[in-house]
Amino acid sequence: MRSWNLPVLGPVPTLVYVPMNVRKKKNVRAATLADVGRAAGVSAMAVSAALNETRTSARISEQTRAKIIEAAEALGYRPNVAARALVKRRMNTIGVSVVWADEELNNYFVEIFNGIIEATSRHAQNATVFTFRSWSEDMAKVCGMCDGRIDGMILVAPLFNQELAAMLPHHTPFVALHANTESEAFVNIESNEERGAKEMVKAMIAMGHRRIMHVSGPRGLVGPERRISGYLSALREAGIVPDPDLLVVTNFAAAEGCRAMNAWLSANKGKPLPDAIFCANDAIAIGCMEALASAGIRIPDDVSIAGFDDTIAARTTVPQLCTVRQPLRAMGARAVEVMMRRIDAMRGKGGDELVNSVVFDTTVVLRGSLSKPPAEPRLVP
Amino acid sequence: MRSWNLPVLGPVPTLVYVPMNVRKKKNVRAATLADVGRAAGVSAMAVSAALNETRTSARISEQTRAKIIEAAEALGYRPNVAARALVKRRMNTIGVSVVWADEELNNYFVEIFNGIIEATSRHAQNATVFTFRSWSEDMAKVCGMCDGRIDGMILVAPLFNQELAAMLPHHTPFVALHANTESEAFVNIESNEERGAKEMVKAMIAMGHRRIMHVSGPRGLVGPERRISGYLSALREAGIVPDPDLLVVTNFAAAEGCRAMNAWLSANKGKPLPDAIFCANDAIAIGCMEALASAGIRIPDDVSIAGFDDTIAARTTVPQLCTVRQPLRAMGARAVEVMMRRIDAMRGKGGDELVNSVVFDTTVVLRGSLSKPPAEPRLVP
DNA sequence: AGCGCATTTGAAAACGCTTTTCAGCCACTT
DNA sequence: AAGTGGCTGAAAAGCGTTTTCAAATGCGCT
Repeated sequence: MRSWNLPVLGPVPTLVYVPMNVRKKKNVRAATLADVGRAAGVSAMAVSAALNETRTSARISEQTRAKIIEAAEALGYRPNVAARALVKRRMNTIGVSVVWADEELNNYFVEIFNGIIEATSRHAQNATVFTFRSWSEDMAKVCGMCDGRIDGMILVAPLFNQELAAMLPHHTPFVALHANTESEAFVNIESNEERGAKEMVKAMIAMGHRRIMHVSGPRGLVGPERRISGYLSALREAGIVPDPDLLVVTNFAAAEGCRAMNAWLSANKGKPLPDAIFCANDAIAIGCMEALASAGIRIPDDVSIAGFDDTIAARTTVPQLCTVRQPLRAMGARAVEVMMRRIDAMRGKGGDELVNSVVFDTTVVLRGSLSKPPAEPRLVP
Repeated sequence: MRSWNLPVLGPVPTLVYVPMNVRKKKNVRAATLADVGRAAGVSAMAVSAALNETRTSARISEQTRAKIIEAAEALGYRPNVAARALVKRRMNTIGVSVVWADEELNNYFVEIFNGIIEATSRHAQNATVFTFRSWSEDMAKVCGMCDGRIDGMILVAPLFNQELAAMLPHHTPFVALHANTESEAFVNIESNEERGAKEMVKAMIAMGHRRIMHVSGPRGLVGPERRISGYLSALREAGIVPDPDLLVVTNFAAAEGCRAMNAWLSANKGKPLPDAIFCANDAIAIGCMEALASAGIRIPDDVSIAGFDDTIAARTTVPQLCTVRQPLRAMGARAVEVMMRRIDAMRGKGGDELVNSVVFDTTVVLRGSLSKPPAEPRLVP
């Protein structure tokens, strides 16, 4: 064993820079076009033309342009986005609205967000995320942020009623991703959830599972209902009579899933466990896994389990969570593409083949949490 | 077993609303103050005064105000944020910059973000997230987005060199959270990482571990160096000579951690495993757990492991990951508070007791992945 | 009737930028 | 020498708000 060369601490880059409290000077103002113009001995408009390479009418000689650019850099000039937006009527920014109430949504949203920023950076646009506690409470907030700040808004899993939808400003395009309401107020990007759920349950049945539990999200929302529908449809085709005791309703959160599963376990002591559990999303499934683990039930030896969404979290559980993959990333990217078309159309630039709805396909992802059922169903401890 | 009342599908709320393609009308423009004024038979300024309840000079009679409000609602008037910002020099928005390159950062960032939005909503501010691929490449983007769009910028885990820091606009306040460079260019919010690392390693030693491995993040960054420093300090105090073979360097991502651990395992076949592994963050630890599991090494029976950060992911592993908790949420919230003070100060409103740095405390969170070392160290298979 | 005062309202001037229009200049043609 | 046309850059007109200031109105008072 070599001896250690102490200290091993590597060099840490250090900056010497004008400290914050020194530049606390009050009323420091950013340089404007006029400032740059004054410094370069030209007018403000010449600066604008030079910096924007506007090819329309007024052209600036290379010599003047160089002078202007030098002055601009010396002054640290940066265009004021608000002023530019005011006159151009275009912010080059699209807003993303999402409810950030339960932390479990995060993984789902983060995946979508990845797609959104991929697409926005391709279009040289910015994405701005707006979060609030609930759609109903903060609807005014959504609307108040539209004008002059963003060119369009992507709503992630919005939940509206008639009254709220009427509040949407008419002059801003909206695109909804996984809308929880069947509305024509906005373009809808969705995935074939019913089919995904059906395929998953069919896969379970093909493996030999018969008593399949479904832990659903809140009833009445489009997503959960479609998943229930697919679940039932698969059972029906296999000639399995659905057992109402095996339909559990909870919310889209790990803590909720854990609670629901614990409640079910204590209400069914001594009865046989289901062969497999199909959860309405990954978060619920992870919560259930926690509850099962603390009850000493092994996955997948005693019971198989599957989720829905294929979030990152599904890959970090042990065993890894079998799930239904929605191409969230692609969906987020597509939302942006559709949005760009809408914006162009609204500005009178685009063609007229506008998309009103896009449906993505879902796929079953087999992972360790799903395997053959045990020979003898285990009883609830 | 009761029979199931089919169909179980619940009602899904439906909206009938003017479809997007109908309101595709080109050049629809939002109503302006002047429009409202025309409708109400008053001037635009009267509308502004009425709607803003400006108590300064011009007061509007209740009668006129009622008339104006009615007209504004009829026209669906909403103030144009850009125009308002232009004149008020205040966007009521703070930007949050984060590098969104590796997905592993997500859990870390999401936790901070929760704190940020908590604080911004308390201050009636908006938070806008800007993402980019790397600090060096997209620095211009950070800067270009400051002027007139946000009042201040929070940098999450920024990595700068001298040249890049010089690009920061002087008239916008910056607050850095976990800056990776020791700079005075911005206010620093950090946590006591060295102490956290030291306490964790001390906890391991107290449990009887002697051969403790550290899987570090990239050398040269402030965070990893501080964790190494704490690690070494704990070893030294316990009289343990650090073994250079037990210091592994990798990147902050699960995939990287997995790869690094696999590499170490295959390079050390037949030699004894360490008693415990202290990883520089949770993502690395999760990657290591994967590598160990696939090598048939059991946690914590064969080897104990711990992470750093206490992200959500640390709670969903089996066994749950022992980790060093940083109060990320509180840190995010504090960043906003500090920012608000800076903005007020810059506008000439605030007092002068400005904070330049805040250090939060870290705590060790004991969980299932850390227990006593095995009687006989296991050999690398 | 005339005056001062308080209360409402309107006019105009920013805010920083873009865009359109137009004048000046020079070289080149007729 | 006068006309033509291409370059270059200045002037001015907004974009939708807020803010400042002055004008208008109504009132009570002398």
